[in-house]
Amino acid sequence: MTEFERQYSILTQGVAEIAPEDEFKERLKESIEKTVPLRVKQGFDPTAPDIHLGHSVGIRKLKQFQELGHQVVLIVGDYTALVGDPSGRSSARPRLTHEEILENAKTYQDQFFHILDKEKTEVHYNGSWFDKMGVKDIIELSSRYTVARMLERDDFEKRYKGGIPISVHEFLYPLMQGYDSVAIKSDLELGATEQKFNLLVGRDIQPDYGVRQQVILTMPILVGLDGKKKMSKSTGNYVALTDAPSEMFGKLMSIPDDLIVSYAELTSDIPRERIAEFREQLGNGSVNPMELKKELAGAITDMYHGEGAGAGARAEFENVFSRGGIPDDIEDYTCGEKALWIVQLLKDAGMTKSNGEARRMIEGGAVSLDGERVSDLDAQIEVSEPMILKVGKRRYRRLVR
RNA sequence: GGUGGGGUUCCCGAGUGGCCAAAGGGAACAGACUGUAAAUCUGUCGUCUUCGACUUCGGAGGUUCGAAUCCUCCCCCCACCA
Repeated sequence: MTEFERQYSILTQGVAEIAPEDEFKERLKESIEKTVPLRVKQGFDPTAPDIHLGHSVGIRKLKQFQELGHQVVLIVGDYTALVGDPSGRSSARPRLTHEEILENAKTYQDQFFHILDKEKTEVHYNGSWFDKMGVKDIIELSSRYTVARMLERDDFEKRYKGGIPISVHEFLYPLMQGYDSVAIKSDLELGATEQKFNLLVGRDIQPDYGVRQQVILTMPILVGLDGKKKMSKSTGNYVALTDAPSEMFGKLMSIPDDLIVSYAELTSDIPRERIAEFREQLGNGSVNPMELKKELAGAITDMYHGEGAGAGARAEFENVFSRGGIPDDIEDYTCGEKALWIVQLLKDAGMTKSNGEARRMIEGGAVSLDGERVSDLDAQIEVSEPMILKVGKRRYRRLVR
């Protein structure tokens, strides 16, 4: 196998689309022959403080490029975040202030390097060039694209036809992202499939600025925990890379069965052969999907929390949910000497948002104290020995005096 | 700029003077069943000192015994015309 073949087979694995494919082959060959690494770009807008498993799909692909000696260039989109990517959205994104964005950007960097090698990664804030652009430059940039072409993008088209507002500044987003490719002279840009339009704009405008065109590579979108929408912070269906082991494991256990394979492929290091077995066993029903899910959840937890973390989280999971035990790391709540009204206690301990919710939980039979259901709304709780207060399936608190 | 139509509780969407904390659906949460899956059934779904009180229907005022519903001004959105 030639070096080209080796790299090509690794790099194209799990990819949704490469466009144009031939050009990618050429550029890769060229890079190997001349021993000039490809400049591989991906941008991230710091619109929320956490990076999650959805982001990790692209980052893991970048990691492969990095391991093969190519140059990874990360763009932290502090300016593009100011606009808000309209991709895949049915309404304009709420705009953040630049301060909020910079705050998020800080935490982003550390999280990138959970996966990538910091020493070998180039990081740029796109503010470093957009900050210097004047109105003249913006006019110049925006003259590179027509409104008709912008409206080709299906999310814009849908919004336009559906009478849902599109702000003019949203048209700037693809152009800005494209300009990033000009600024860092990328050979290849990576993004999720919904980014295709934006990536192509970059490819389109590079020659206008005398830069060689980039090839684009898209990765499948990771579906969130709900099994329906794409994983994102705003829908709450995500696993953050910084989630505690038990949390991470637990969240992964709640994914629908038909997501097991795609999670394994896109977010874990489980070998291809093993994933093929997953697929087969799920197909013929020879194994309880739960077992595979545990393996998957364990593997991912290990990746972010170190070898063995997955096994620990699994043991706890089995203890708590399969055997109805009690988790190890319950938060204490100090009640003091006096008897406390159960409703107030639930709220004060942070287990319910309001007294009303606390009442409803009790009425619905969701509250138990040391395993005994509490059904009396007026119950007074006096803590002498530590007791375990539980609401629903996963809210626990240890009451101490 | 002109004309017309709109802004309702997390989302969609009823409601045009009292019976409205506001129909219906979705989401969410809880209970049963389970594999913390899916599906299903049931309940809850503004706050509080809960058989009562208070705050909510774009914003500010006003009419009225009483307004989400009527009037005035303002803000925002949409369509058509220019």
